[in-house]
Amino acid sequence: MSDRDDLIARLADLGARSATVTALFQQKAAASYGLGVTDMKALDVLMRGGPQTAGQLATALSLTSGAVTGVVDRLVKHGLATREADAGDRRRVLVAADLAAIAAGPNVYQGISDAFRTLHASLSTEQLAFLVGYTEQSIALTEQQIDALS
Amino acid sequence: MSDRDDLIARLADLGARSATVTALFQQKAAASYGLGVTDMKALDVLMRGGPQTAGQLATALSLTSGAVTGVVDRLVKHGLATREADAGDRRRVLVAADLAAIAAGPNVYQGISDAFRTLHASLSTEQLAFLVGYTEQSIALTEQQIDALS
DNA sequence: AGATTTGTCTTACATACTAAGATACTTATC
DNA sequence: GATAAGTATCTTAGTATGTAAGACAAATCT
Repeated sequence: MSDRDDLIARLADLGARSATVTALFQQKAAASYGLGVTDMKALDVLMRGGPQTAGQLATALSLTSGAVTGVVDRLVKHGLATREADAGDRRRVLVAADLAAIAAGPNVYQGISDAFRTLHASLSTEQLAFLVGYTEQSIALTEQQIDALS
Repeated sequence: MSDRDDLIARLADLGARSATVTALFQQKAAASYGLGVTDMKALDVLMRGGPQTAGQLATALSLTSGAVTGVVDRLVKHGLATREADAGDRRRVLVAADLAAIAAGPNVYQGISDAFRTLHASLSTEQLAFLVGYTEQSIALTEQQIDALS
């Protein structure tokens, strides 16, 4: 009993520390590109989701359209993304990540990506499957709590 | 093989999503207190570590002394912390969280704390122990990567 | 005692956000 | 097809939060 409770309490504490450390990493990673955290997040959205309009970017980042204009300005200035008019709807602006330029950059995620891959490689398939399920649940749970706060 | 690789790839993706969701939660949680993310983090540091000087707070938050002055100003203004001169060293300012005032607030962490506790209660003791070890490793690993970027 | 160091605050400035509205374009209605 | 309404982005003004540099008070070290 006390054993389990102890583990659960420790896990709660570790979760909070993990969140803090993760935030700090993102900040440092962005800084080594000369960008802010939001800009980095935008780049990530563009790389995952492909070219998108400024409006899509705004909803993905929970920003106003004005803020997105600034984000895209900075990314374009750094040569990490391109902005071009949409042929179909000329009000729209399509923003695309410049994958070649990003690959030529400091590549800050390589190190952490490799480190986690070797950590995961040392785990059993059962443990990996458990982690996937657990992480999915914790994400869903956190999303619910975000909605509860809104 | 492909099975394992698939799990590992999925885990990497989930890790990134988890980081994003966590950051979003922190932002919303801070906002429901009428604070910024940094202020909330400062409050957390004060609750965990007890009363501290402005300088200690600055290093814990990776902020300049000037920024900390602003953080403490805001916390005091909201009645969530107190600032008083250190009797021993009168240059110092001791900042303490006002636990009663915080408890009387919206208590945004209650929900997520409960949710995780029930999730963890459904796990076996072995799974809990594994999670503790894994999280500790991932924190250490992330901290190493932060140093590598500095 | 005098010089240096330390801890906090002040000031000036930079950055990044929101809010509100301007502009340009598209879609719907008559 | 003209007019009205809606949509997507950008602009501008104001606010918040950070850094950098230095002032000031208090402690520490010859």
